Amino acid sequence: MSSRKIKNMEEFAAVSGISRPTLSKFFNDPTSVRSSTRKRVEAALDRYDYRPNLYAMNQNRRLTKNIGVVVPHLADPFFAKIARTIEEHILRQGFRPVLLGSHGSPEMELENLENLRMLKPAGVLLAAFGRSSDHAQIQTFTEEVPTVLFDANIDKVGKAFIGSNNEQSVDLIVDYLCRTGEPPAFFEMKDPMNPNAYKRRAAYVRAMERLGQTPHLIQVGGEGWEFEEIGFREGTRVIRDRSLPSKTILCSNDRLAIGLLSAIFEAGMSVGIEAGHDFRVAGHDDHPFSRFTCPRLTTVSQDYEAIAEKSATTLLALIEADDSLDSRTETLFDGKLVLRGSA
Amino acid sequence: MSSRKIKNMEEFAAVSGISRPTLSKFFNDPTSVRSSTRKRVEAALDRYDYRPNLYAMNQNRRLTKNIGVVVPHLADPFFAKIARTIEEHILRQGFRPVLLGSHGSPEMELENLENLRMLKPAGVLLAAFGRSSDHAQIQTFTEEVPTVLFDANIDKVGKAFIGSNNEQSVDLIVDYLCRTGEPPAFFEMKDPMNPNAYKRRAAYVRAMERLGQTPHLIQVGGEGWEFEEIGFREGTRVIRDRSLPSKTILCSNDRLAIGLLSAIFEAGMSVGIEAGHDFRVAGHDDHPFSRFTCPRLTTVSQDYEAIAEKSATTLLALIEADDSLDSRTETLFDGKLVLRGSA
DNA sequence: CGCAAAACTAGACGCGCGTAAAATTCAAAT
DNA sequence: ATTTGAATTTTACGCGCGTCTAGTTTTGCG
Repeated sequence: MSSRKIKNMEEFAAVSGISRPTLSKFFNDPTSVRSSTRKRVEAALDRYDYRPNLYAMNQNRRLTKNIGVVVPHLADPFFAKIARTIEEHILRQGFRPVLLGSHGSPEMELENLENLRMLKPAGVLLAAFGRSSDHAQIQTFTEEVPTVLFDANIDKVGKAFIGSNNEQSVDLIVDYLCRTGEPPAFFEMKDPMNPNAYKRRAAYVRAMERLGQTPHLIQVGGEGWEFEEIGFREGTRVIRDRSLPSKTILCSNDRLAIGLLSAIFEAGMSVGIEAGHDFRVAGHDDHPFSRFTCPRLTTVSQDYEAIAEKSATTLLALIEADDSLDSRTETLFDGKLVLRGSA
Repeated sequence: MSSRKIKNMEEFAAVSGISRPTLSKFFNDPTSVRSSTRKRVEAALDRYDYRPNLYAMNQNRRLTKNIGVVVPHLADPFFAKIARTIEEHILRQGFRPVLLGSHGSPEMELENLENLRMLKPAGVLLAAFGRSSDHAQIQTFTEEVPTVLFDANIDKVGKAFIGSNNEQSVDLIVDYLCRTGEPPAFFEMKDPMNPNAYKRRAAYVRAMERLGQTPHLIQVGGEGWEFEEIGFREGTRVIRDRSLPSKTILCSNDRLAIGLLSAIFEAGMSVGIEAGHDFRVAGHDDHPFSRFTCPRLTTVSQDYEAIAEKSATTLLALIEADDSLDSRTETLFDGKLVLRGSA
């Protein structure tokens, strides 16, 4: 394809017969030039091997085509998947996603935002830690660069929030569990980092009360993001102590449930919806691995495709509208029951 | 900390009383200036709010401080973990890691390399697909930018390879399985993307023959990176067909094993090392999730900490040595037996 | 104390591209 | 054919920093 190396835009202008300012416009946004000249540029582009210098391009531009995507933990397949879907949408719109994971550390979250600032991004999609995040710092950041929050909401921060409707989804699963057997106890971390956990706790309590049942919270200790480990360790403990208030256990998220399932199995007990089992266990999120637990995990899905798409389109619209949105919007997607063998 | 916003290096030179060329040197490499002036710069740095413009810095530099890290699939916790460890090492050496996942697509792998080229990275750490990668393209890439391969080797490509010693690790687990019960059959994909899979297959056959046993390969169909799904689906099939040549099954990797465990459970059969179980199942890699399967998965660990560290240090040494390594090195780390309940 | 080497300063140029202003060309519509 | 507004070209400057040269200061060391 390339007959010759072109070293800069000047030279490419010479060989393509198109003026440099026009080329500059083209590379900034191909639709901003007349379609006939666009054709000419593209024709020249596959005759000659030229790509504009990324650094020189971005130096004088107020905003780049970079879009930061910050998630709390890339090693969590849930975030990896949602990040991937977001990336696709961003790429399709001609922007460059920059993926940053905070490895479970709120300090690194701030570092990531700090580093992003140097990249002069057109916008940022942020799944914050929420509770343990430094709200003030994030607030100031979102005032300087257009930011859309997803997954974890922080009150009034950012131009929009996209997440899942915990109220609805917890209702759904509590309702199902109550309808089909003993009402569930709620297995969760005592001090979760994630605001969704608080929403779910509250939703569980309300749902139980609405159904005339007494809510039981099993609040276990543990720090960090090793949820499976916490579920396993604390699950082992509560089983040993026989302190479980119900044979039906709803976990605050699937990763805790995966650990709990393992703990129950190791304790020589069994999980399943059918009679004769010791426990029923349900989760929340439809985590990629929940399809392969033993038994397979009954859960309620988060519509992460929808969340990812809506997050991306919202941010891109925000950028398009030149950051001048009148009001902060919150979009919540409903979950769906995913019935498998565990409950 | 910041009493005033500084807009460029010129201005910072004025207020700090240090000449701009010296500042330039400092920001390029703080150890390249006299320690007394380094102190002065740092003192000024926390009196004034200044950070050099990333784009202007990199524009004229032949090589930047960026280091690309390319992995086949970020949603795989194994790669997420190893990438994270690599990132830490790179950051500690004052470089900027740029993490790119190829989402299971060799085409995106090439795109990622192409995009990396624009970033003028000082070096690249590449876990390639291997078999389905475009070897020629990757070859030319590695000739232009210092590249260290890890996890998946491609013959003679790159300046070094760091991975795990499949020969040794498979020996270890085959030996263990033969010693403690019925010799294992080998459960794997017919056409794996990953070169390690071929190494492990060959190692299994050799190990069995060395022990005077007949090797049995269970080669299942399936495309892509949804290994758990393939393990589950094909596992269900071979159980239904009663075509398993042994009650002991060694899986080519943990993710297949996770799917297989789920399939066996769903078929109403049981897995465990003790007498009375239908199967013994073992895996390979010590995948983060293998500690939480039911029963917990016996496997052989990859020393990913060591692989990550060695990969990073090798690349940094290569960069230091100005890309002038005499010979391509291959470093293999031994695996360790991880005995759990499944075999 | 003297001296050479090392580190610094001052000044200047270049990098590749964004972008503004004015002049020119083009495309579609009267 | 004429008009008209949009697209393009020409020209020119600016961005922030890398880096070169020449001259000056500091440092280490005998």
